Amino acid sequence: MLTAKDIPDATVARLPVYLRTLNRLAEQGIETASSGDLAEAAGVNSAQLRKDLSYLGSYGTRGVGYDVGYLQEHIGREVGSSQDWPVVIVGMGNLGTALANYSGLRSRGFTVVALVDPDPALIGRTLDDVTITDLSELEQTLAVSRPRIAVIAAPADAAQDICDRLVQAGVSSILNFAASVLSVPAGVNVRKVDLGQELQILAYHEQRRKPAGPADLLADPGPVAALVEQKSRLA
Amino acid sequence: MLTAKDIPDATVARLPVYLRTLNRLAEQGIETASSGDLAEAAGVNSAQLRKDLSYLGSYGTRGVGYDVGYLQEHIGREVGSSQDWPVVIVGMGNLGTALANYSGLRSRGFTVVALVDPDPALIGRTLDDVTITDLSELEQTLAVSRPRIAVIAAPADAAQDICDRLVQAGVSSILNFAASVLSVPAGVNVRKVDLGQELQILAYHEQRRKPAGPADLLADPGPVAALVEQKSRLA
DNA sequence: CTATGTGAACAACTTCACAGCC
DNA sequence: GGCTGTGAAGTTGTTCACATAG
Repeated sequence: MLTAKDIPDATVARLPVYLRTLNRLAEQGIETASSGDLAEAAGVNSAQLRKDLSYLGSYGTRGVGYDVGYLQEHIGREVGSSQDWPVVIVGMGNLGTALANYSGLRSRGFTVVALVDPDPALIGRTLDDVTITDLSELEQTLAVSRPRIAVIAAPADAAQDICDRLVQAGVSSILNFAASVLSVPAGVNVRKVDLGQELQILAYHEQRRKPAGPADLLADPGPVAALVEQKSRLA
Repeated sequence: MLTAKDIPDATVARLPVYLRTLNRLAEQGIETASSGDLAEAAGVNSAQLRKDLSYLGSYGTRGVGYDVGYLQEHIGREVGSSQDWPVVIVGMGNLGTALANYSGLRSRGFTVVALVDPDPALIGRTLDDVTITDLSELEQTLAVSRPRIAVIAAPADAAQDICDRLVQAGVSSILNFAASVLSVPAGVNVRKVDLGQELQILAYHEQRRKPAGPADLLADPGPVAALVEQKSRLA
């Protein structure tokens, strides 16, 4: 293959972070940045950033650093934000609505092409030029726009059925906000985001703190803002 | 320390999944389950599940399996869902509202004690007995309920300032939905959820697919539902 | 003389495979 | 006989440290 070098999953998961960081620097008119600069802005170790970028090829200049615009362009292409990805959102409760309105989608190369919900009170409403259609007509809706990426923002008990139908309709990447494990055919990619789970992980660590005085952190201002323990996702 | 055995981060990240799985089995009246059963329901390898559980101690019976109720109880305690965690949500747009309404919070031991937003149109409104207060009065609001866990569902450019004030007010665990890297003092735990990032990771893989015929997945029904590639979070 | 790119050491996590117990 | 619990092997990811290029 021409492009598929085989970038580690962990690196792939960080590319969007780098891309956003570069976008921000570019907005500020910064044209060159060293691995140290970039790493700090992205919240990672500089050796890690260099190694990650090295998987994409050699795009830096020794003794100087990286060209922001060039790198931006290149990671963008790698991540696929050079092309436009149609996306369907299933479930238009508060969460689905929040996602549909999220400007970060458009700016990163995603276009919402379909909104689906079973609630008659919602069907027919329009959000940003996209009309909410009936879940029972999912297949017909997708036949038009043929998105390969779907977001499930529906209750857990409906998620598997929706997932099956999405896959049947040609969707091969799913972002699942429902609190359930989806089973899918090989070749379909699923990522799960579960708010309750995230909070429970925080609660676990919260519980393990040294049971010091009550106003612990207030009492000790600490060693000033340090980038620590920023946990993000694994691919 | 008495309890702090030091469970690997990767394991901690899976405990909530196991807990939910156990809850589901318990609801179905199932009282005993083998590591194989549990692993399948949770979408992980059975050896992994056994190793994970072994960090908590020996709670299974050889030749039999695990007692669902007992394990449920035990993981619950470990994860901290035996106690009630007060939580503040900052930012009451669609996303903040979705989170505030999410029933999964209450059921997993979290209570929303404060809702904060700078928009005068929202201040004073009530959601589920909690009144939205002005962001400018954040400190006073938190002085009453003193939550240690906060959710930031605000725009990226406001996130760092909000974060600083939360930490100052005694918050030590933050779930950040804003698309920005937060810098915090040592000892404060941050987890980030970024929808755009998740989609970009999916798009990356989507782009790398073998450029076969267009209706690829429709043409080939594939080797039937197999639990594959379910990516979840790293601690 | 500075900052990249990378082999090699290190650390974390996963899976295997089987001894040990019920 | 069946299933847990766990050392050991295997895999993946991170960090170090330095040769190398500009």
